[in-house]
Amino acid sequence: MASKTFYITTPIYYVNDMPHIGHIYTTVVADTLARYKRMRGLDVRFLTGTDEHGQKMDRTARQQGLAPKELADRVVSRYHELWRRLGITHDDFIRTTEPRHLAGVHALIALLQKKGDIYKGSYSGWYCAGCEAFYPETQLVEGRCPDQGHPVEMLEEESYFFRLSAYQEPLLRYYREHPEFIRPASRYNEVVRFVEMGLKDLSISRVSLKWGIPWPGDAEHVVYVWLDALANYITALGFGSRDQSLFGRYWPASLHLVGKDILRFHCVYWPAFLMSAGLPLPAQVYGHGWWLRDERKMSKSLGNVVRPDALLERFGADALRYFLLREMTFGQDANFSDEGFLQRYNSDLANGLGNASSRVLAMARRYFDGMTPGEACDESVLREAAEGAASRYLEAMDACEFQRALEAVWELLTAVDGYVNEKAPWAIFKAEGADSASLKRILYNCLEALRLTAVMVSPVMPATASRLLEQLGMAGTTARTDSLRWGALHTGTKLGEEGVLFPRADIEAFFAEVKVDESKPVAGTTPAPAGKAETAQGPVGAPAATGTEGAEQIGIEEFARMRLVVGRVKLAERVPKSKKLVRMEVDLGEGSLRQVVAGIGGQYEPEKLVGRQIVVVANLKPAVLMGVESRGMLLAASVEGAPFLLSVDADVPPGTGVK
RNA sequence: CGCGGGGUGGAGCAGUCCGGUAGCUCGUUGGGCUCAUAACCCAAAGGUCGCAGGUUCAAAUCCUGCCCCCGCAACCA
Repeated sequence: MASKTFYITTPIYYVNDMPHIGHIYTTVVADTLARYKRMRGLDVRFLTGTDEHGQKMDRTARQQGLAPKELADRVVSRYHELWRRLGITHDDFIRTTEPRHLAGVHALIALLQKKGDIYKGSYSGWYCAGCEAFYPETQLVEGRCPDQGHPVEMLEEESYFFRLSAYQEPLLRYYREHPEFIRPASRYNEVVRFVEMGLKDLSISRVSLKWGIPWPGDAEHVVYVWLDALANYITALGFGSRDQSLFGRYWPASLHLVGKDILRFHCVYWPAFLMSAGLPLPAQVYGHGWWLRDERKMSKSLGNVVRPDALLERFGADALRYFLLREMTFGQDANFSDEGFLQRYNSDLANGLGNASSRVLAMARRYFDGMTPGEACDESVLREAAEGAASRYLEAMDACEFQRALEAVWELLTAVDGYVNEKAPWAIFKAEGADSASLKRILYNCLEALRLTAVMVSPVMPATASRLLEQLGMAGTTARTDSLRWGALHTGTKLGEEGVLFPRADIEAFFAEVKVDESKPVAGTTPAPAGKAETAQGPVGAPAATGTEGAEQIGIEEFARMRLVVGRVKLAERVPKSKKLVRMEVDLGEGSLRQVVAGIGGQYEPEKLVGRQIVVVANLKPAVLMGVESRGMLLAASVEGAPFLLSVDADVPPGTGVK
């Protein structure tokens, strides 16, 4: 009964946006580990969920004319649907808007208060609503937040603080004593360095927003989103409720799986909260890498976010799960491309696993009348190969090296293919008929190797594994680690129905089809139907679906406040040492020239700009870029970050208004 | 001295922590097989492991310096 437990979590995802490949990746990895640990016989608890509070959520909802909870409900249903399609086996799904979560957060805060780690102070600083974070003056980038370039506002507000500074030494000591706490090792160093640079007390409440968990006993305040969010890992276990059984059984967590961008919250803030509360710390936080698109970070503003609906629809959950785990070295960044997916699909799944099982099963069906051979076979090179593969597989899986684990499995498949070619069972059948003892042995070995393959592959490709087991005449078998022992194939039983596991993909047809699909809008509830996987290859890229429908509407008066005028570039030169800044002097018909700085040096040579007519926002607040003052902004269309200047159809006098 | 990631056959990547024949997938060439999903098997060609020093019997791997690329920030008003 008291078997070892394994509690694994994904981050809770912010429901401001639809799920994308990053969410899918983390969740698929967690699911694979959960399935694997179950296969090893552990008592597994697997948690995922959603983060639904915060200003960004509030704003997005309002823009769409919804209550925040309504928006959350919609997005959450998409998550449920997606996780169902992907075969995610989470035991619980927590939402931060649930009563149980609120109760748990309050209970946690009570412990922090009891410890004396919370005090009331006031916080003033530049607040970025987009990031939901304050930034010190020095970090601001010309009035915008350094993270995403969102606008910031100066806020001074009363706030509850957590004495994070008191935990600097305890945290460092903990890291030293538990080097396995942060993985991979390179991230360990990163976190340690960050903490060594000094920790300041953390503001953990806000009065500036309403959409959140109310501060216990002080209705003016709302709990800071990160404290709110991180607590989910224990509130989902019933922490703070009457029933502590789950909490007692599964806490501390075995593994918090997170993306590298939120490592700090999980390795610094969260353990500090737990220490303060007197609760045990999770065993490990693993910060995995990011999926890049065309070697660049994915972001909504670049319009290159991958939402692999097309791949999922056409090739199924298992193929996608396999690709995600096989393609990325766990912990590192990797590039996502449809071409890469299709290549792996064809070579590993169709030609590899699919074809190998197909050829073996076809022979067994034909030679033995749809039955497995009547007797097991203990001795063969395949047995050695299978046992070697199994032990390497287990070792790699235990170390979260999925890539290596799958490689071991595929080595076994290659061995099967080689074995079949070498033994040429078809020749034996012709010469000796179906009664040949060696023919039976050979096919037994192949089928048994396939059975082991199915077991090993099952945490990653559960549906495929059970189909394969069924074809092998072992329908309904539960994959367990001990079924990795050679010789468990049922002898003399009926093989299952014949069926193609992975039909070969026609790559050209896929791209032709996907291109057609792209013209259709993506069904969704977000305002901007961010384009799905971009495969169009036009010279300037496909015009991204910018989704104007959802944007907030403004009145003409508001537009009229902008003074847009035509100007002529009189002088243009690069700002020294800058990468793409160009300093221009522009004639706006004002008598004197206007100095304008713009980040267009990547696309435009300054010399070619001189004499051009451009459109400028003339009444924009001046800003200093790289030490050079800019007194206006020129207008340009932006395609994946690359600017294309606006100009007028015919020469007009400088200073001509634009409306 | 901003933070981080990376530079390994034509392409994409592993290997680097714990030095010891440089491996995988795709592609190319030649051969084999016909059980299988135009698949599979064998063989070959193709690599100064970014550069330069150092440690060592031995360096892709450890140390030092440098160069280049990418993300974020510095600079996209």
